[in-house]
Amino acid sequence: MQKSVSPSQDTETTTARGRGRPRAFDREDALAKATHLFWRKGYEATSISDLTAVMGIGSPSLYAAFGSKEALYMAALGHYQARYEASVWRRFNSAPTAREAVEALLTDSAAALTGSLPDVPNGCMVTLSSVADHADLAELVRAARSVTLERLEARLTRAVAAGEVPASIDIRALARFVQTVQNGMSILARDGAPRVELEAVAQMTMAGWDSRVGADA
Amino acid sequence: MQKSVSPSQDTETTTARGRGRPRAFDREDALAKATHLFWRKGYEATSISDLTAVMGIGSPSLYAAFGSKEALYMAALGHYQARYEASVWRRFNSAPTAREAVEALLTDSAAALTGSLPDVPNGCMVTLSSVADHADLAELVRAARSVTLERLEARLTRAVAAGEVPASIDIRALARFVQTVQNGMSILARDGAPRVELEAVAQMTMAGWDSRVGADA
DNA sequence: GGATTTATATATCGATCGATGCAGAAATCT
DNA sequence: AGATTTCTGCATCGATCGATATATAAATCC
Repeated sequence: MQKSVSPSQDTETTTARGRGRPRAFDREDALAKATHLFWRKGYEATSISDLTAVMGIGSPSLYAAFGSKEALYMAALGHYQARYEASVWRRFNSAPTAREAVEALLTDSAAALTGSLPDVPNGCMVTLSSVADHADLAELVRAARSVTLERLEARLTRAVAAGEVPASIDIRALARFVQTVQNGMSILARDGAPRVELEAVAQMTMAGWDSRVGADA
Repeated sequence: MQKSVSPSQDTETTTARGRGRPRAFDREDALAKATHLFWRKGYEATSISDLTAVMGIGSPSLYAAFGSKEALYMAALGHYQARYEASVWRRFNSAPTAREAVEALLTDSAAALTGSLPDVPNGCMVTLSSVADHADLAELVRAARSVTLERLEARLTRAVAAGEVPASIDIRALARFVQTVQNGMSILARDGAPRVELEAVAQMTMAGWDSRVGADA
């Protein structure tokens, strides 16, 4: 099912020493610019002309380097996950308790979603992407979205094993709840809600943590 | 700034007795079908061909009846709000306490977003719409989204006045929190989360209500 | 019934969509 | 050096985009 095994096609991670004329642009840099454009405008609304304009290359170069618009979007998603999404999970992964992990996830999400870095669009590229009528992209994006739920469930399961959270708690529902809050923050961020308001949402979420985790519901 | 004052143009609410050849299709029915398509596919991804196909009319009829693709989308948004969105606020508006109002809103949203009615797409058309590069549509949609926040703030303000909620509570933040949960549920619904899971999210949200409203944060 | 008005059906408009063909330029190989 | 390989710039492909011109059909007005 792989696309190709030929050299210097498809993804080409390293700078692969080739034989012919060297590429005149930096692939990672061009991919970063394409990622930002897809992030801001979405898949459908972003045209090849838009992409070549911001990437500073011609369309034949784009197709030679990335294959197609869909393949470029997939590469952009990968770039996004590696470059931006990972930072949101750092403190989550190292937090000693599930409670602190969730609080870190939501707080760091609030910062990341509201453009704490310059030139970064608001909201999550994965959460807000709409690729409904491109089956393969839709599946990829949905898979990316499900990772959040899986990580939350895994962390909460650990917390139950550690005695932090009682076994009577519905892990799945609690993970869904946190995922829902994070998803909702993306929409607020896209609409221009400031960082402090998203952080307040994170605090509101955590303010109810004990009664949720303590109760039987 | 109004488009036109001529008879039988633009929106034409009632069935206005005209002079010439009568319209061969039902305007409301065609609008309902267009609404469902926009709802499922989004603005950009829906073409005039797609629309005329499901509406069962030719493109000249579409333009004569609705003006343009943008105008049709605006009409579809209006149809959506009148036909679907209103039902989600019914119990909210009649609930005796803010707590019951919010619980009703989230519970009824869970049902509405997961297609409790047949032929209805999952998720909220307003929340999930992406019309980034059509300034006028973007403004309209954002305004529609802000209504939720306003209603929540108004209801919570009333609750403070009634003594249900202490005045020390940050009304704005609490309203943002509820809005965030509702927004997030739309994304879960679009990805196929079943109704019971959204209802569990609503329960999780309400499970923390007392400690949120009781605390000072 | 004739004039007027409005809607429909067919065909198509210019613009843009995603994607390539081709010739020349710039590198490595022998 | 010449042969080979790869990338770039220009032009353009067929398809589809949103939107209309034109001619005919179906209603009311007089």
